[in-house]
Amino acid sequence: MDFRKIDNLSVDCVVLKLEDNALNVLLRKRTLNLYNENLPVIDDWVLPGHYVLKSNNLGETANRVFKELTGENHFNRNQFRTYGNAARIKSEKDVLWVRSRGAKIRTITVAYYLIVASNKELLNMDDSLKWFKLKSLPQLGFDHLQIINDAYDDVKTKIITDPLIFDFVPIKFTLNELQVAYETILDVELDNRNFRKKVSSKSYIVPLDEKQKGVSKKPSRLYMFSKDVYNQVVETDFIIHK
Amino acid sequence: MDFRKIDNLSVDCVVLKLEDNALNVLLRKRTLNLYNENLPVIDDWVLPGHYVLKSNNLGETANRVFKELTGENHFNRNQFRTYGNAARIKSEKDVLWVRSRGAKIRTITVAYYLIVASNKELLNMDDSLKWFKLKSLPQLGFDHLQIINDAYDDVKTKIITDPLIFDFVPIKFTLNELQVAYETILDVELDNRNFRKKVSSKSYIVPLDEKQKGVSKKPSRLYMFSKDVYNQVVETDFIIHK
DNA sequence: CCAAAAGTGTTGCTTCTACACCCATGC
DNA sequence: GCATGGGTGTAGAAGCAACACTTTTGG
Repeated sequence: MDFRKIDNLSVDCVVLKLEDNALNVLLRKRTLNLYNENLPVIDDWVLPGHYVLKSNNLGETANRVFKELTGENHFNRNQFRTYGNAARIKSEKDVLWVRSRGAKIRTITVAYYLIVASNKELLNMDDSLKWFKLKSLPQLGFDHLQIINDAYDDVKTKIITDPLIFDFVPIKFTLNELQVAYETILDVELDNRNFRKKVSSKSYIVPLDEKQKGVSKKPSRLYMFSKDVYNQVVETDFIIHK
Repeated sequence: MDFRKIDNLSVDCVVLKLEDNALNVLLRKRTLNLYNENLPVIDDWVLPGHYVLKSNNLGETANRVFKELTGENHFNRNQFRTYGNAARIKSEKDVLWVRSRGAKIRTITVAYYLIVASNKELLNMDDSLKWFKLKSLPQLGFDHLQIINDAYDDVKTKIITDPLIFDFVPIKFTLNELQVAYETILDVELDNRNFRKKVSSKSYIVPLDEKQKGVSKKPSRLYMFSKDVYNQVVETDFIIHK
C-alpha cells in the first residue's frame, strides 16, 4: 500500500466517445492470477480510476486519470455520483483485487465522466485499454455496470439543457455530424430539415467559411460552437426536446 | 471517537422547504466553547449531517438524519454531489470542530437534499435547529454555503424535467399553491390562466372532488399528483420552460 | 354587501411537423 | 456522367403569450 493514498477513497472515470454510430466507453482489463488453483482468475474489465492521494483534490485525481489516457490537459469533467455502500465490494474477485491494492474493502468511489470528441485518438492506448459499445459490454468488475448506466442517464438528461453535445463532435463539425450525435446518444430519429432550421437559429453555432476536405462527395460546411456567445445568451429554447 | 464510524466520511443533508413565499433551508447551530480565551468561540451554523457508520450505506446514513429531523420513514432523497478536496476543512474553527469529533481533517462528505412539504412541521425542532431563507443565510461553517448553493442549482435544473415540484406542496394541493411553488423556486412570474391550462392538460395531476376548508374566501379545488400515472406517460412537454 | 382569492376564453402570433427534390463534388 | 451525401421551402396544425372580468365564499 502506498502511504500517500487515502485507503478508502477512489475516483472512477467513465470516458465516453461516439464511434461507429454508437456510444462507447473506455475500459481497462483487470487481470490477477495468483497461481493458486483455489482462487479465481480475474479476467474482466473495469473503469479506469485511481485512489485519491492525500495531497490531491477529487477533481485533480480525475484530471490525472484523464490526462494519462488522453495526453491532454483540459477537459470538461463531470462529477455525477458517489458510490459507497457497505456491500459494494463483495464478490470474491473484487475483494481479492482490492486487497491486492492494499486498500479497504469499504472503499468509496467518486464517479466522473469525460467526453472525448469522435475524431480524437487516445495517446496511450495500450493493450489493457479498449473501447466497448454501451450496448455490448463485457463482464465488468465491482458495480461498474451500474456506474456506466448512471453516467449514461446523466448524459441523456444534461444533453437537453447543457451544451454537452459539442464535446462529442470535432471542434469543427458538420451539421450532420451534430445530428447523428444527438440521434445516437438519445436513440431517436430527427428530421434533417427541421434540425438544420433549429440549429441555424442559434447564434452560438457559428458557420465557418470552410468545407470538409478529402471526401468523395459534396463537401459539407463546417461549424463551431462558441462558448463565449453561449454564455451570453440565456438559453431556454433547446435544440431538441425528446 | 466512535469506533463504529468511518472517520473520514460523512453525509450532509440540505433540507429544503417553502415557507413565507421563500425557499428555506434547515440549519443546526454549531457551538463549541473551550473555555480557553485563545481559541475562537464557535457560534455559527452548519447543515445537519452525520458520519457514516461502518455498517451503514450512504443512503441509509442520509435516511437516518432525515428521519431524526422529520420523524418520517419515507422521503425522496437526492444525492447531488460529493465534496472531498484536501483543503475543504481549513479554518481554525472547522479544524477545531472536526478534531473535537475525533474525525479526520480530510473528511469527504456526500451531500443529499430532501424536500419537505410546505405544510409539514418537523417533529424534532429543538433550539439548535432553525429554518433560514436561502436569501438571508447566517454565518456558515465548512463549505456549507457552497453545498447549499449547489443543491439549489440542482433543484432548479431538475424541477424542469422531474416531478420534484410535488414534494414542495402538500399531498393535496391547489393549483395556485403549485404555481407559487414554481414562482418562488425559479424566481419567475407565471400567467395564472396559461399555467392552469397547461396543468390541466396533464393526466397525472388529478382533480379531486374536494375543496379547501376553513378559509375565509372562495375555497379552491384540491389536486393530487399521481406518480403511477406519471410513470406511465413519457413526459417531454414540460409544465414550464423557464 | 364587502373583501379576497378562485376560476375562466379568445385571438394573434410563433413554432412545430411532415414531407421530396435538386446540388455539388470526386471518381 | 454517376453515385453519394449535402442542402433547401412550404403549408397546415399545434401551442404559446397576452390580456380582464365574473364567481364563490366567510365574515
